[in-house]
Amino acid sequence: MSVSKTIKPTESELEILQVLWNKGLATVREVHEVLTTTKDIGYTTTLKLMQIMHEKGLVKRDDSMRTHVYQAAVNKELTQKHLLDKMISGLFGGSATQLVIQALGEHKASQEELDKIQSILNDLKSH
Amino acid sequence: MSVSKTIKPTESELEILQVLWNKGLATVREVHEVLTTTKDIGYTTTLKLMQIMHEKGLVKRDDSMRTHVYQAAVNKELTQKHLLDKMISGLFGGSATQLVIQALGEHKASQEELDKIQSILNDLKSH
DNA sequence: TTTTGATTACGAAATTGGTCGTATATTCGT
DNA sequence: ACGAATATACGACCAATTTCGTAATCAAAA
Repeated sequence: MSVSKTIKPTESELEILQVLWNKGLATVREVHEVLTTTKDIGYTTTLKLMQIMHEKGLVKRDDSMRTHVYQAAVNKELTQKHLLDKMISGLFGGSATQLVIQALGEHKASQEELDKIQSILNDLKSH
Repeated sequence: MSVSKTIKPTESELEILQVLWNKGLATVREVHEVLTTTKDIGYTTTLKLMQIMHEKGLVKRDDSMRTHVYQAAVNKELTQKHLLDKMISGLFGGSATQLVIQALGEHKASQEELDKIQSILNDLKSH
């Protein structure tokens, strides 16, 4: 993937992507059901949003049936990376380490998780 | 600590906050000088942004002089924490570790930085 | 078959963020 | 004192995002 397009979902689009990453496949109504547990919006708003996301290539859909079935078209990890990059440059002065320190400081991690991080750290050190 | 307020600076506002966190005190022109090293915008744009930030309470200013002097009104670490929390819960399924792993994997860290992370890790481990 | 409910399509209003032009006021150099 | 440079205030515009109303279409139930 040489010149991958800049993945830049908006706030609302991210909410929808999260639902799709979770469910794999979902109709507009299913996504809408989930969204309305947190916010108060109309059905056609969700629909329109997903249609726009389809135009942008953020989601794929099967429209062979009357009720279309959607799925995410962008990779979850890659999207995470992009937003992480943005946050690091915008909030942490470009230092990923600074972010890591904050994250480790503010949130509890289990022993297993710490081990996992240690292992990654060892990998990085051995270069 | 009245943490209840939602700190949600926009992209441009974050850039300005970065400068202010760095300098402590700064005039519009000083901030603008820094901004124009990265982007190409007019002076009044920077001015307007900072005026809006003042209305929002994101910055404080001393306007006793003709040339107003600004400073950040929101705490850097707290702002980082808020946005980090949001990202962790929204994008990483609530797992700070998952975010740390991504961050460590995708960004290069110097030996010193790795040592620093190691030290934090040791602290966390020693329970 | 007719009606009722669900779904998509479309357009347009409302909102927000970012941009700048212009007016006005103040300071400074000469 | 005068003109140039610099500062703030303010309004307006544009593009992107979010919102919803309404119409057209289809399916299933009565």
